[in-house]
Amino acid sequence: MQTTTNNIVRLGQVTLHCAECRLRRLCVLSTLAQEAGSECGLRSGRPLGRGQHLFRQGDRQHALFIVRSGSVKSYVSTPDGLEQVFRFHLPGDLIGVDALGDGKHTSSAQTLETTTLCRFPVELLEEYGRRDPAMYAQILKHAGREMSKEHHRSVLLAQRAAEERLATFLLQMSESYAQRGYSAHEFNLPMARQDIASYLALAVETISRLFSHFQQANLIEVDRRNVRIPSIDALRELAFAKKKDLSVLAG
Amino acid sequence: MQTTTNNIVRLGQVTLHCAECRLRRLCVLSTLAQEAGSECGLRSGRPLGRGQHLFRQGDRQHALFIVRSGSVKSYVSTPDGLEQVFRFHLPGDLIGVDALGDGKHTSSAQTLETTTLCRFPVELLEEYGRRDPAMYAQILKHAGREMSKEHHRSVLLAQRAAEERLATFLLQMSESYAQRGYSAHEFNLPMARQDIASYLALAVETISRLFSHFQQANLIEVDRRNVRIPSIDALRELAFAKKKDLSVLAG
DNA sequence: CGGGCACTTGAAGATAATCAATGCCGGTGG
DNA sequence: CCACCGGCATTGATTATCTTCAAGTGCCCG
Repeated sequence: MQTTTNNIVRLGQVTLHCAECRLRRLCVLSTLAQEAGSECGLRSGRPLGRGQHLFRQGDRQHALFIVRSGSVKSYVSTPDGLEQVFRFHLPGDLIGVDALGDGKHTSSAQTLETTTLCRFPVELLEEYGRRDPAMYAQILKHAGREMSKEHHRSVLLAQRAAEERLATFLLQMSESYAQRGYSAHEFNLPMARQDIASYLALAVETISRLFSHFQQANLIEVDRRNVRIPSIDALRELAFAKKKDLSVLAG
Repeated sequence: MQTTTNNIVRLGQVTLHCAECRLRRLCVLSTLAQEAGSECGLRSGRPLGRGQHLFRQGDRQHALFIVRSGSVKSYVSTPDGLEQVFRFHLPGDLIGVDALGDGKHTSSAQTLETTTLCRFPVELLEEYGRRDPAMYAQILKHAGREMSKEHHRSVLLAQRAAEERLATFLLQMSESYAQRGYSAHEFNLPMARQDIASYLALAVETISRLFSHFQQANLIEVDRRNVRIPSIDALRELAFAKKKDLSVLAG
């Protein structure tokens, strides 16, 4: 039921009922699906292996995706072959809104680990949209939030020092997991150091060093991709320290 | 017809026909207006003086705006009072899409010079949207393009050196003016150095220095905010120089 | 004419990048 | 089962770029 062409994956035909979905509270499409009727047309495919692409920059858009389990990174490729990660997606997150309208993906989406997805074909979106314009409002709302998040990241890159960026990133992850019912204090980062570096616009080495420094300062405990944060508040203080005394790290 | 409250401006009631508008080709809303009927409901207000706010971060959204003449900057404010410019708007540009859905502005918009605007009340949008969902598709398309632009800027900030950023910025401006029928080789920058600095995530001093360097290298001629670009190609080469030999600037 | 603001320029300093080498883990094959 | 390989990650030393601090200029507007 799952075909892979040139490393691009088309999901299968397993019909899925949003009403039963554990992610209902978080999932944008469950609202859409409700409006579209109980037989919502969302489809879940077999798990995708790590490193698979949902779509690539330049591809024609076929669907919106929701992460059911696992995680995905979104990135844009530069002419000289580098990649710039701008978002990590966790379960419940909607992927692909930025391609609506143009019908062409302007970014790529790749799984960070084994991942299952819901798939919402764009034809259905249009069909339901004609019946109920409120659905568009829903999507638009999501697009607006995405924009807002991008602006926040923009501020992070433009005005915060490396330490503040990484601290902020860790807090974001912590909060994301907390929202999903997992521990805010201990979690596994699904992405490589290189992905974090790209996301925060820093060198990999800098990320590595900062992890070590944070650990030495007892702000976190790191073992490979496992992170423990004893005091969220302590980390938060560092995240907004803007020019403050960071001597705590020097020792 | 124009009331100013706490430096926030509400435009007047002058009805405007998009069919006659010089910006029709560029203007997103003219399409919307066509779909909504010839009496489009767009309204143009008296010119706004320099430094006026269309809206501020946190404000409830009342309308979308289109720049008719003049220019506007969009920025987000950080908790510590700094501002981060993320977009400059020229005639024909649509402002305020990111607030749709939530109904609250997550950024501020401020004129850079005397500016006239068209105003499209959100109630009308909803009304027309119910009649014709295609309008939503139009807006969504715009939102998608905005996202894409933000990603490009993100790459610029994350992966390009100061010189490349400023060169890219100048090229963007040049192209913008060209699209609007003005000279691509000579134009007046409507924004302050500080705004450029914020937009490119650099210090004002760096911008100033780079302008001087560019001038010394005969890449541009600058006098205050007037810029002349003898060879667009030469500038383009610098914009994508990524680690190339910049000795041309050293002399 | 005077004040203030935007801009420019210089010198010093800091932060993060780059270069280079090594360590660790997981997987694969002998 | 062990050894080796490759990718990912860490760590150190050096360097470069850009920021910061400081001072000065010129222009616009009252």
